[in-house]
Amino acid sequence: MAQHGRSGCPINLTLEQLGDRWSLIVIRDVMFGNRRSYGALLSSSEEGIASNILADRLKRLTAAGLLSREPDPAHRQKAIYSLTEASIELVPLLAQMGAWGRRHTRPSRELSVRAGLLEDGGPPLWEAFMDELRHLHLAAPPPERSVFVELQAAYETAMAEKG
Amino acid sequence: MAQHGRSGCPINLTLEQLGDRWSLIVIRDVMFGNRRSYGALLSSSEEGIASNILADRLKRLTAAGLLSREPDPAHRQKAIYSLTEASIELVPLLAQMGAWGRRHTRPSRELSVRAGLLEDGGPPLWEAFMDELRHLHLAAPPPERSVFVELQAAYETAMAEKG
DNA sequence: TCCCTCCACTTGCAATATGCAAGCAGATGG
DNA sequence: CCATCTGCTTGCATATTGCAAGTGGAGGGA
Repeated sequence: MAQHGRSGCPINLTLEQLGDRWSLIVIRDVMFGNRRSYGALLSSSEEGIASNILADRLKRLTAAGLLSREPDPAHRQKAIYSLTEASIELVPLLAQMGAWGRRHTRPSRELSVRAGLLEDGGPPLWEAFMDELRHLHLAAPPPERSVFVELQAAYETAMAEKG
Repeated sequence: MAQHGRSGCPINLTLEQLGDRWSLIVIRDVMFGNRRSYGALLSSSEEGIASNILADRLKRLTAAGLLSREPDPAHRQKAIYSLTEASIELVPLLAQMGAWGRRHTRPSRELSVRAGLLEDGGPPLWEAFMDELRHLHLAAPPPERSVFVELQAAYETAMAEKG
């Protein structure tokens, strides 16, 4: 039964965890940008997240089990954030968000290249990407195919074409 | 190019339109509950949306092209809200949200039955459902199969079993 | 050891969004 | 003609967001 929220509907419960303007942006940057620390997330933020909002979201997402946090051995005051299985399984959701946004908003061409690849690749590509994320974030064995590199290369090509 | 928002990323642009706690709840109720008027949305709201928030979201979603609004011929002061092609194409996104919520939150059993059917049916079922929504909301020809009735029947069976 | 810089994160405060309760005006129906 | 209903607004308290500045501990060079 639903414990504390507004209702026990799974769509509602997902919205209660992720339905704000920043949570999924943070997860997107960890996932697709491989930004793993507070500083990396703050300074390279395309959308310009405020520092207090970022700190708050890192706490909330960690508490909710969507990120894990461990100290950086090289830098005592730094922490490394990783995706968890729960957030890795957001890949299909983010892919659908990208696909919808590509069709029904006016995205910039460079930034929609990755979304296009993810959409065209469909569930098999998503699975391969999720396996790779399990390797990068959960110490699973490395996958044969690096979707991450493919996505990044496509993005950089598009950026170069743009000039 | 991105016009006014935070960035041209399609995921971000989707979040700017739908990334709040209520917009997708309203769309969900119109879509799966076939609630087409202000009153129906307000009174049967599982989550108890406040009347001012509902009024605001109906305006914003209509302005954004995710709902259309036309006067009810039978009831002069009443309006009928319909999905648009853009919001009908949110079906895969909502299906993924339901699927994720089913796995990673604690939904009530009755309310997750529909999400389970949608997940199991996959893209072919989503397409059939979207065709049906086009019939119900956009005056497209009726489909052969009524996914709507199947989902509703499953939900009601689950409710009856619950007692 | 001293000091300077860097960096993860806080704090203060104004602006905006949310939630609740009550209100209102036009329509409906007897 | 009047009571009621209904779609929607208003007022106001509280929560969330956004911006700018600050803090405090580590790192690192002299």
